[in-house]
Amino acid sequence: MPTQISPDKHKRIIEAAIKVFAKKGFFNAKISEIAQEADVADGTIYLYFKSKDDILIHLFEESMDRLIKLIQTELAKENDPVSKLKRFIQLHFTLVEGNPNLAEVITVELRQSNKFMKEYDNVKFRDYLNLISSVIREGQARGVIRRDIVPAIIKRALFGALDEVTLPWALSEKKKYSLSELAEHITNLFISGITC
Amino acid sequence: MPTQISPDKHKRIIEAAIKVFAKKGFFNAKISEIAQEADVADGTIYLYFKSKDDILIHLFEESMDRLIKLIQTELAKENDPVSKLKRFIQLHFTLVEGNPNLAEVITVELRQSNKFMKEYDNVKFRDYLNLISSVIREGQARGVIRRDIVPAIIKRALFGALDEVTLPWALSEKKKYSLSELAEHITNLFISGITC
Amino acid sequence: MPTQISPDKHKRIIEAAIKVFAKKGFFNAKISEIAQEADVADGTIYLYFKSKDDILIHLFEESMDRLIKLIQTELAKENDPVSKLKRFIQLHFTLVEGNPNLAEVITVELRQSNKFMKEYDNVKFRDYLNLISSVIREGQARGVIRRDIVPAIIKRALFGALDEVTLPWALSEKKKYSLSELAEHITNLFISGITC
Amino acid sequence: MPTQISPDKHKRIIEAAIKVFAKKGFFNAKISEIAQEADVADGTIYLYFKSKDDILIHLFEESMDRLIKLIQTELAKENDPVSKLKRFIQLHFTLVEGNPNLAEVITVELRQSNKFMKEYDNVKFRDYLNLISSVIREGQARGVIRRDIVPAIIKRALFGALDEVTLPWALSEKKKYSLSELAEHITNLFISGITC
DNA sequence: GATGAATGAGCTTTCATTCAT
DNA sequence: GATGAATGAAAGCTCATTCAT
Repeated sequence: MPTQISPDKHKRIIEAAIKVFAKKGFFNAKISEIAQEADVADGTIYLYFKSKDDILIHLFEESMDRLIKLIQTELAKENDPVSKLKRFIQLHFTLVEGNPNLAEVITVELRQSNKFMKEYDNVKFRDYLNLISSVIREGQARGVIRRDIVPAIIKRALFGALDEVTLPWALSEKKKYSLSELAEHITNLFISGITC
Repeated sequence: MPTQISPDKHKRIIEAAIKVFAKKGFFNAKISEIAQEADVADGTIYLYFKSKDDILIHLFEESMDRLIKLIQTELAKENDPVSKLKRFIQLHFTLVEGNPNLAEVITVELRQSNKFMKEYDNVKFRDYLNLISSVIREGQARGVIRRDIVPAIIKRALFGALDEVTLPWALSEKKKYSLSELAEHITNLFISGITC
Repeated sequence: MPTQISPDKHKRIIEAAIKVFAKKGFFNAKISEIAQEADVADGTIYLYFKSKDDILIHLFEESMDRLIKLIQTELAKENDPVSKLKRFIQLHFTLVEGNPNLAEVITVELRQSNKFMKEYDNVKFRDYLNLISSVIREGQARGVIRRDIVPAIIKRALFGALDEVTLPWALSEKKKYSLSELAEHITNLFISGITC
Repeated sequence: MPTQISPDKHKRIIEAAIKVFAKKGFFNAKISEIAQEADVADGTIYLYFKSKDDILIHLFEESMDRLIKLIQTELAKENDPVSKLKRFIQLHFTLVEGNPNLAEVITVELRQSNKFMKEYDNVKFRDYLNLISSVIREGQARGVIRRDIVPAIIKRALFGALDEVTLPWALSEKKKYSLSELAEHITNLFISGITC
């Protein structure tokens, strides 16, 4: 029933939730706040989502789906695996920069709570990480990335580095610097690390 | 008020909290569960800590203090900045491996909640990160680490990589592999990245 | 407002309500369930009934009206007051047997809730009981029923006996025995009690 | 844990619940009303009872236990089965008269709700009814009660009669007549019915 | 110091009812 | 007349915190 009823309200609720979760954190966020932010009645939320948890899951899955598709499209434009990796890092920062609240929710809220890291099998996040390992494997096949690198480890290491570098930026009220500036820095480090 | 009363109970409560927070997550953990695990009455907890939040802060600060001191001692034994970095990575994994519950709490729970990343100025964590930047700066001064590396960025990148690589291990019920195995891998990547 | 609109829908809603109230109980029944069962929209119900309470009242009044008329017609065929009483008991069981859901609603749901036994003056139910007292009074006038019997008490005693004997049958999922079998038994008891 | 904590509060809550359930009905009764009536905090109720349902079950079971024991003691003083039956009827009315709220709750509220007549196996109520059938069986063995009477049916018939006669009295605000007056009347009816 | 029974504010969720279409 | 999406009041229950013993 959900999305059919009114795609608009579904979207408004998700967007309100991103804002409120980013500001208060999932557990401190109140349904009534989300409702107010989305300009709907409290009860309306339950026409679109089963529960508060469900909002978080949907917001995560839908956002990740979009991001993954966007990145896939962009990476397809690059030929060289190393260029793909550079592009990936660049895109990650650009996306975080363009959606700071979403970035904060995904980074901060989703990590918490056994609900989402233990019980909830986080397929979308694995897909995101696998964008990295695919490129690395491709690079290894072509001989441009060191063979002794284990993609399954390095995908997490890279994501962790990006994520942690991103965190203080996402949490700061006033963004003092642009994330994109950091991209080259991290890129250099990683490319050197895995190629030389 | 705190430690003077009974160092024993203070410690028992912190340790119980680590266990319970790791298992249930901070927000789903109940004071009464911690009390039971620590074998004290619910009210007793409030003789040692101001609030539930306060337990998390103390558990974090005390743990980090111990870890930082331990690492400082160990790093002092190394002369070469690059060896220090290798040792740091090694130690980080060893510590996580030896305290999986604590690692999970610090990694997962502390990141969440504006309570602890926005309002609470996380000095200890900065100190931990600065262990890394100090070594890097030392390396740059001695000319063994590239000058174009910005320590303030790289400290987060390295920590993020270690943390994220650590996460699936900390969350898995059965530890299928040893974290130490990963140390060399990450070390190679980083040392190459920042030296070559 | 009511019946004029569409006798069909009015009836379908009442019948759906009987089914749902019997299954879930008045308070646990949802308007949306009744609507679904009646194959109308939720809002449509409010074109035919003022409120959820109103449905129960109407279902009761209309059903009782029908039952009372039916019984009156049947009793008119008997001459002897004692035969009338026998016939009444027989009919009561037959009616319950033929409308188990309705019987359950009337027996179980209507008794509850001050709404219906205190504020709501239950004329129809009194009419039903008075079918009994009329016959008894007639019997007393003709000298076939003991004069020391107080009809106003005995009408309730008889109804209570019938109702309570009926209850386990109405509540059982699988009807293991036929109610009619019980009719003779209760009849014997009562007739002896009030005549000898 | 329940009763041990404070028998006093357990009792106060039960008594408050009897009052509030009688006045508003189970479903319309609010926990906060019961709490107020019992002069405890809302949360305190949950130290003594698992849920609102649990209060009703306990109030029923504890009350019935007391009533059953009391009646058993009294019946033991009578020798003749017929006298026992007379005494039972008398006692039933006396008990209802002495506890009108409790009577109303048991009579009105407990009958409702699948919770309590379908899922909840009402052992205590069966025990109460079996007080009647035991006496009848005893009377049949001694030859003072008709052999063709089926105790399992008559126990319900008698209870139903008592219950229904009782209902208008229990529901009336001002008690215009004494229930005890009715005892003899019903007794006569039944004794004649089952003996002659 | 220690206890744990008591408190009561607070929040998610439900659902009868409404009303724009 | 009919619809069903939207509403928002209402209430059961939880649990951090307190305080009399």
